[in-house]
Amino acid sequence: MAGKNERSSSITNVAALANVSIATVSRVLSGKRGKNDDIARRVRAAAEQLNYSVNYAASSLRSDVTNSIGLVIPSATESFSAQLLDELEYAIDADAQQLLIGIGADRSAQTDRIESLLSRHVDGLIVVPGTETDLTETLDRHADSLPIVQIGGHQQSFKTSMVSIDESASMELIMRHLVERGSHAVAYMAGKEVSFESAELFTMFHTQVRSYRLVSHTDWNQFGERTVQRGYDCSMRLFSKDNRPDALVCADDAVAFGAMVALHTLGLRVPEDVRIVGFDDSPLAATTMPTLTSVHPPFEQIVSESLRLIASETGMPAHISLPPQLMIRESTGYAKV
Amino acid sequence: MAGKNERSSSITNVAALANVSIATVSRVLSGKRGKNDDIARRVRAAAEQLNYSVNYAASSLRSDVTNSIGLVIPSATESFSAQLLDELEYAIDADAQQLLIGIGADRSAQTDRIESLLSRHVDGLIVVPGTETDLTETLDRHADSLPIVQIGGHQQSFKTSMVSIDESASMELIMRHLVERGSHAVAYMAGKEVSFESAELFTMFHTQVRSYRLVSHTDWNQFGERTVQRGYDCSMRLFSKDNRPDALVCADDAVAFGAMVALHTLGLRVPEDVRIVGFDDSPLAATTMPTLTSVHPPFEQIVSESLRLIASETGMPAHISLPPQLMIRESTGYAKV
DNA sequence: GTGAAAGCGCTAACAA
DNA sequence: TTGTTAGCGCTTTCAC
Repeated sequence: MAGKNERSSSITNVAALANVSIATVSRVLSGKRGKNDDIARRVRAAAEQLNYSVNYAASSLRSDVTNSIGLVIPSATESFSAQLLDELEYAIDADAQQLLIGIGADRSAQTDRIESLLSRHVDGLIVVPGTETDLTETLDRHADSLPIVQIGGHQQSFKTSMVSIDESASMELIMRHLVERGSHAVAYMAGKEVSFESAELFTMFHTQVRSYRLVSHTDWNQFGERTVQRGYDCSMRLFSKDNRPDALVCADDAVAFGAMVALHTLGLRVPEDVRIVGFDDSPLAATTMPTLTSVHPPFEQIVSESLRLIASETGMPAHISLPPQLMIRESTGYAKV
Repeated sequence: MAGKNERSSSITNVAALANVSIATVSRVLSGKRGKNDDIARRVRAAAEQLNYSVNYAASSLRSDVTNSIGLVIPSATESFSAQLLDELEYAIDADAQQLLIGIGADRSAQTDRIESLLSRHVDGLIVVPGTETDLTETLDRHADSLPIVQIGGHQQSFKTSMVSIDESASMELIMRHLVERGSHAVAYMAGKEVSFESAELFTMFHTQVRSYRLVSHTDWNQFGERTVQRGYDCSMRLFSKDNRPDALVCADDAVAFGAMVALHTLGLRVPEDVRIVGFDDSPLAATTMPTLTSVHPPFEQIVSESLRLIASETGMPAHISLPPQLMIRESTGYAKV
């Protein structure tokens, strides 16, 4: 397994074969040359024939451009990060850019990965902060040496760019949908209170409840863990009372899933007796029984906006908020009206 | 966002500050120098003070070592790949190595990513082939330019290394466990017939059935999709008959999950009436109700063996088969005896 | 538009 | 053990 026997062909070989200078080869291959004349064709043919590909080490040593992007996520087993990673890798033109990945759940681990990516001189950095992780200090410190895009979380800095999901729009979508389906009494199992998104969603939930004149009680709406267990436990408590909601909004698909199991146990039907909506549209959502209506983060746009911000020449950090899509499935049933 | 204003300090600055030559700095910092005397300390202090970190582009241009390894997986939303990625990233010393990732589901996409990683001169390549994807030709072609480790799949080549899960051991574990719990009649929902692992597991299942003198019928044991739907449909058919198994082995947690929903619908209890075992120990398994007993791939060992093979100096490709662990949870109940 | 040549930061060969 | 120096492959002046 030692290897690297035959050195792969370099720009010099191509130049020799095409009978031009290495400078010309460089210009043709990097597109910094207008014409597509005989010389250009000869160079390309020679490169093809020798199976040439640039040595990125040499290229970036000289030009300070590494053709690589760093991505830092809390974990690949978390559905949001995993879907984002898939989408990002897909969107990147693999011939021209390479994705370097760093995984870390807490501040210290994430900071390590960021520093390490930075020392590799990535051209841009995309960061999904872990829950309750504030990376502002680290990111700000490097904000003027490369473009940084933060995905979600609470933006505390105007030195880095940010792409996030419009949480208010999410809640509007959900509540309008539930009302259209005929729901009157809605409960909300929110995420952790400390999270910025949770707070925003919670506020918007109440705004919507008032605006549609829905029924909701203080003890129906609580912050908590984003786990199956929490959904189950809270639902067992919530739905065994007489005075119970006919719709449930969950801050996470896992919570919704736990709720569905609890409802099944209690003999309540989804969606006939209770409609359920989840968040993040994990792969789970499409496979539960009944399938789960869930808020689908706009991964494609998140990725394209992030890449655009990284490629952008203007040094201006931008804050972009993207509307999600509601994936309507069986758990909110079909129209009642 | 333009940036790269101040050029970061180079080895020359460190050398000047420590009052030694750049060669000495290089040697000290790369550990190619035994002593930890005054000079070494001075160099390290200077590097620290200047917040120096090596320029990997320059380093690898000169030495052909990029301190990076490539990982190619079918998708980050698939539980096996996601867990492997998390584990691998964790195992890598982020200061010294960087993980480059390529994602592609089919042969053409995976080959693209492999070629692209190769053109970046990664020091080693770890590949998880997509289902039914044979990468032998591509991998063999590059086998002598760098160490390549294939994870799982059917090894057709002896030019590259391979780390896989001992499927026979998996099935042995499962069957022994089920017998110990008091099961007599076992059904098996296998994966796709074309997959090498499926075939091996299917054979071993029958061997174990015979060896423990268990009851099983031909129409209980079928190949099929690894989906919730398949688990549900097959179980509805299988368990509505009088003559039904008291244990079910599923080639995938999703299948097991579908089966559990079906059993619930049919009024059969897990584990009292039917014991269920899944495969791959997805995050799902620990959260179903009841929680699902599942075969846990030995991620930690897979990663450490893979890294060892990549680092190994011997050019010998090795084939390693690692025993998995059975995560015993509620779906197979507690001892009966 | 093209070629010659400098030099990015580092490591390794060689010299002391 | 240390320092001096060549040169990895490329991009980018600079001169033509």
